[in-house]
Amino acid sequence: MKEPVNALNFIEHIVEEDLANGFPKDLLRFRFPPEPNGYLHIGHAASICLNFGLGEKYNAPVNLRFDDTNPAKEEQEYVDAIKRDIAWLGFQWANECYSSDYFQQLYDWAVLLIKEGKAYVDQQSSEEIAAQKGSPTTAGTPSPFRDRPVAENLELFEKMKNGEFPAGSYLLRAKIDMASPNMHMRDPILYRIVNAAHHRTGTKWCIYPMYDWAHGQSDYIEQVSHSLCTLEFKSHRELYDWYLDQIYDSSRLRPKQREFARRNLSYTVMSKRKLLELVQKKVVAGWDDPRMPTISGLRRRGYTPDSIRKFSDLAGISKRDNVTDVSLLEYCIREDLNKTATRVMAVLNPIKLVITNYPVDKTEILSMENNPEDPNSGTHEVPFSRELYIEREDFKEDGGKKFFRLSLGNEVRLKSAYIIKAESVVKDEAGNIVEIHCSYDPESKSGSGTEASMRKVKGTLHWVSIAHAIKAEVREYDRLFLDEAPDAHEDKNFMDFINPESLRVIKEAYLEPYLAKATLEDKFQFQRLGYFTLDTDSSEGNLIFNKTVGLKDTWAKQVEKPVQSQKASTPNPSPQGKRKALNEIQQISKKLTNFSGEKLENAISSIKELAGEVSYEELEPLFNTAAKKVGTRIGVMITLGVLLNSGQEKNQAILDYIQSGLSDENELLRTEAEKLK
RNA sequence: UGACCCAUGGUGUAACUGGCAACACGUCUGAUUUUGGUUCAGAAGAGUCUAGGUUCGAGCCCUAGUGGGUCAACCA
Repeated sequence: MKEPVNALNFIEHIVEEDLANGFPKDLLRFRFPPEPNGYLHIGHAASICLNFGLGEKYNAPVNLRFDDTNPAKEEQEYVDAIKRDIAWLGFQWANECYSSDYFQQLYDWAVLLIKEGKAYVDQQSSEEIAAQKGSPTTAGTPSPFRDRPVAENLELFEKMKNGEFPAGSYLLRAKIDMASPNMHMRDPILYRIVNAAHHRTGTKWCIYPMYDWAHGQSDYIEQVSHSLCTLEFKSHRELYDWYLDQIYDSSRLRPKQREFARRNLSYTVMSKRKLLELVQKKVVAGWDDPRMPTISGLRRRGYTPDSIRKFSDLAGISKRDNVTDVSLLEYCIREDLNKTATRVMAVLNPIKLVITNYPVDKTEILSMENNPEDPNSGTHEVPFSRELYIEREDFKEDGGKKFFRLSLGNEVRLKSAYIIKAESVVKDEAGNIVEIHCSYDPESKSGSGTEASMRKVKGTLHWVSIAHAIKAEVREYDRLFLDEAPDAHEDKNFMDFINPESLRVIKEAYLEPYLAKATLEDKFQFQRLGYFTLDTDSSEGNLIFNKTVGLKDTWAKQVEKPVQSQKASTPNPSPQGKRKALNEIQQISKKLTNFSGEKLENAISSIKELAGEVSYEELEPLFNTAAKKVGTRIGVMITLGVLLNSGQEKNQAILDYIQSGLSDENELLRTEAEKLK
């Protein structure tokens, strides 16, 4: 077997290459640079894990830098939340930095730029400036103030800083190239006037640097070696480098920006703006609503730091657009919790079960394993008595052969207790079952070692003793959106896809009494149901549990199957939605030479079906298909046959193609060509 | 219409200097199981967007095309 030595992502390849080219390892330095204008989400986790992961891998420092250059949007609350989330994920930053720490330096550099004639003060409206920018295909036109004398620029900029102008009246712009194909190079704005209190610098400044002017310079000040950001900043890189060129001192390290694709998750949205909208429109209860893809939401839902780090690890880093399936995230949390969560019993949808041959006032204290995956986890006590609750779905009068649960006349085990047999049911006037009457086998007590206790029964049910159960609220969550990529539709707003049933509240669930002393830190597995954790809304005597994620449920799949197979019978619509028929034909054709018998016939008939949607103009270029791609040539031949049948005239190109097929060494191709002669 | 980026099983990522396309999730079997969970054993699923070229040999290099994305806030 090959060793999986070099499973590096492309960023790591870049670092390795730099190292190989002589970049000193101890100069490696990274940073995670959030703007404190919202909460961190699972997409940020990718960036956090990338940067801090690199730090761990190369033993390099990683700064946490707040990109706080826009006081209108930023708040201390977000700073605190971001720090909490990163720390919770288990990462330690080397320095806590703020772009606002560099305001003076940035200002001094800007003055330098003005003195060198590379920046000027503009005083046009934003509309005028936007109009002059031109478009990606047409060059911009220079501002009438572009050639303002240096002394005047200096004076105006000074006045801007001193608060002598109203917001929006003056700007400092870099003088670069109004004709650049890169829009960001068309005299970008360095400074604007903002009259808002900054969460750190208060009202000391009234001019604030733009992102581009602040970011690269901050990287430079902190001597960040690799400045990693998401792909939408790719076109900013030219400007990043241009700004650096203006102030770069060759004795110091020069940072470089590289870009990776942001991580998307299916059935949710991943932009602060959209998440904020969900919060503001009260679709969710807040940034930390357990349905939110925020770090704080996931934490409240019961996700662990390990599970999120593992997810980031498995999902990887690349430059491709992606929508990672939530099932990968769910796998990560199940895997973690399976090893650590305490097993308990809870009944969410109760039905009463009476053990008719069990003494009326007897209570037994049974012992239950805390976690079968961990032999050192110990046990806890569970009270057992004559009247219990079990899940309503765990009983059917006549369950049928594949139903392993309780049904009349059949035996099941009550987890950690006895084997019981259902004898009869009590129904109300409407015919609903209200009670199940059972008998139990006193010899079958779990762990007693008796022959009866070793008996194999098909099913095991969880239960709670009615007299001892405690009540709690349980909140179950479903995906927030009904569409896999709710914000990927041009014609529809992501809000149109909101799942109206994303929250299901069970006001009265019954839990075993052990849960009375649950804390926010505890993680439980409600046996056979899923993983649950206490919600922060809980209070003394008012327990509220969140369902983190269900257990895998192959039985549920069985039950759904009839419905699913109907769906599956519609001929697999292509994932992209609008793949052309000819492309599909090409895809199928490739495999033609590997097929035989029924498979081959199926392939040919689906080609014929698709061929109806193909025009001759589309098909003709494929007549040139290389000789070695026999499958494609056969597919083209078949498609051509369909076209000829539906009235296509034989022209010279077609005759030539048929002729070439007739003399091919592939038999199938010859046969198909023969038919068209 | 311009510039730039991207394209590998259903999904997400690997594949070193060009050399048998790999891993994980998901799906499906079977075994084990006092959780229809876990665990274990196995299977299916990709000629790497298309066409051409270079080469003994291309997922990788070159050309052209197709498809998708990004870029024109006094946001970051």
